[in-house]
Amino acid sequence: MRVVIARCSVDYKGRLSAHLPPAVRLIMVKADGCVAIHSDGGAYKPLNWMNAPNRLVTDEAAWTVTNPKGEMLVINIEEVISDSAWDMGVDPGLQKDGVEAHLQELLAANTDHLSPGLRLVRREYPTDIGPVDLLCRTADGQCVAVEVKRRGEIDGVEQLTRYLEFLNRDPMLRPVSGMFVAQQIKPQAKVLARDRGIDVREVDYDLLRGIESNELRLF
Amino acid sequence: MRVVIARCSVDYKGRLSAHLPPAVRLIMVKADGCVAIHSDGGAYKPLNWMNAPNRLVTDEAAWTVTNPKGEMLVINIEEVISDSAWDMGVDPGLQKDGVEAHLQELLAANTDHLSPGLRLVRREYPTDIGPVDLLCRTADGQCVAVEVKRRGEIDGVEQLTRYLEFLNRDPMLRPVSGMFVAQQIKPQAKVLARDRGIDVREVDYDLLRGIESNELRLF
DNA sequence: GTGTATATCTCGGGG
DNA sequence: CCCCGAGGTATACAC
Repeated sequence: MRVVIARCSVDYKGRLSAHLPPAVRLIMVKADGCVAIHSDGGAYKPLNWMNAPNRLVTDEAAWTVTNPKGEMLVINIEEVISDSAWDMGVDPGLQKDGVEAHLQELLAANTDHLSPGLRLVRREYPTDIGPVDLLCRTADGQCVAVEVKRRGEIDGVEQLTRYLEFLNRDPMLRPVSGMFVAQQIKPQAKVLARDRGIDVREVDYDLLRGIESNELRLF
Repeated sequence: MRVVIARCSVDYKGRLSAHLPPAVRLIMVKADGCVAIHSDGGAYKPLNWMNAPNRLVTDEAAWTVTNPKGEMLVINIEEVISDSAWDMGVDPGLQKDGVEAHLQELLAANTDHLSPGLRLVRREYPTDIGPVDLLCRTADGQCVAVEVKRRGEIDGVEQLTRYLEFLNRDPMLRPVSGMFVAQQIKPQAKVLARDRGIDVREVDYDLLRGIESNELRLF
């Protein structure tokens, strides 16, 4: 990784046009070729950047970065204050716990927790418009499409509504009802879901994980 | 801005849990207090971070960053390879051209370009569920809700559909038809829009800007 | 503060 | 490659 501190101005032309007046900034060039220009504030997002894959030409006065999509980033270097590089090796990467996929896994293994007698037909059940998180059937054979979110917002209700629209065109499944499941569901999402006859359910991730580990302990 | 190159491991606990095994990384601390841990690859997004406002306690062996939401980031420093700081001053900030707001402005001033005789009633027309980009009327008084996007995708169609649902409850406006406008519209968004009787229109930002400047030149 | 929409979103997975 | 969905999305803006 190369890190340059320099007084510079920047122009980007691509998906939009953007201009940065001259100031002292940090320019980061990573091993994969991506370039980012950071100011001393404003969270982690750089002011300007160009992702890999790209081509970087570093002239004395200007760096030009172009990518295959025809976007261009020009960094006009007025004064270099510092210029260093380090070999960092390959990063082992981030390990995450608690994302939607884990919640979906837990719920798939414990559909009973959503509604007594509910059993799983398939995870990621495909429709023409995208995969439904969980397709289930009640004890008496009624189909239920379950959309799982970490946080339930209005978009998730729209998504489930689209799936239901398509699932209900299938005579083998029809009628399909919907269930919207999340750790927390915003009031407006609840209103919209209920307005559309979609069942709403808030679940506790830690509690579910507890159930899971208890069941494992029984073996 | 302080930049530290160090071998470190990182743990985050907050909205989810995440762990980073030891490796050499760049740790950036900005003037606003935000902390970001970068690997040597993977675009501009850091592996881990903590935005301002937060509290950073730097011990010899570990940095602990906590924020008011109860999230915590712990950086275990195994070896410091470099540690520098620069005063960059306040950044003049990025100037953008070509974002959705500009496209909306141009279209608001040139509704005729969308459909001959179409005239603007109001930009950002409020509904109970959010503001409609442009509310217009045709020459014969028919209401048209226009949703403007830079890139037209399925979410935008859903958004416009929600607006239309609410607008059509208003006897003063009913019946309201929809128009989905973008520089580029994805095939699936077109299909969904047409399926719902929404008019679809692709426009050229540069061309519109040209029309605008020509009109200005006439004065 | 919540709610809603935008973003050069980024990033990863599947066809 | 594109399409689609998730994100510790972040960020701005209106109510």
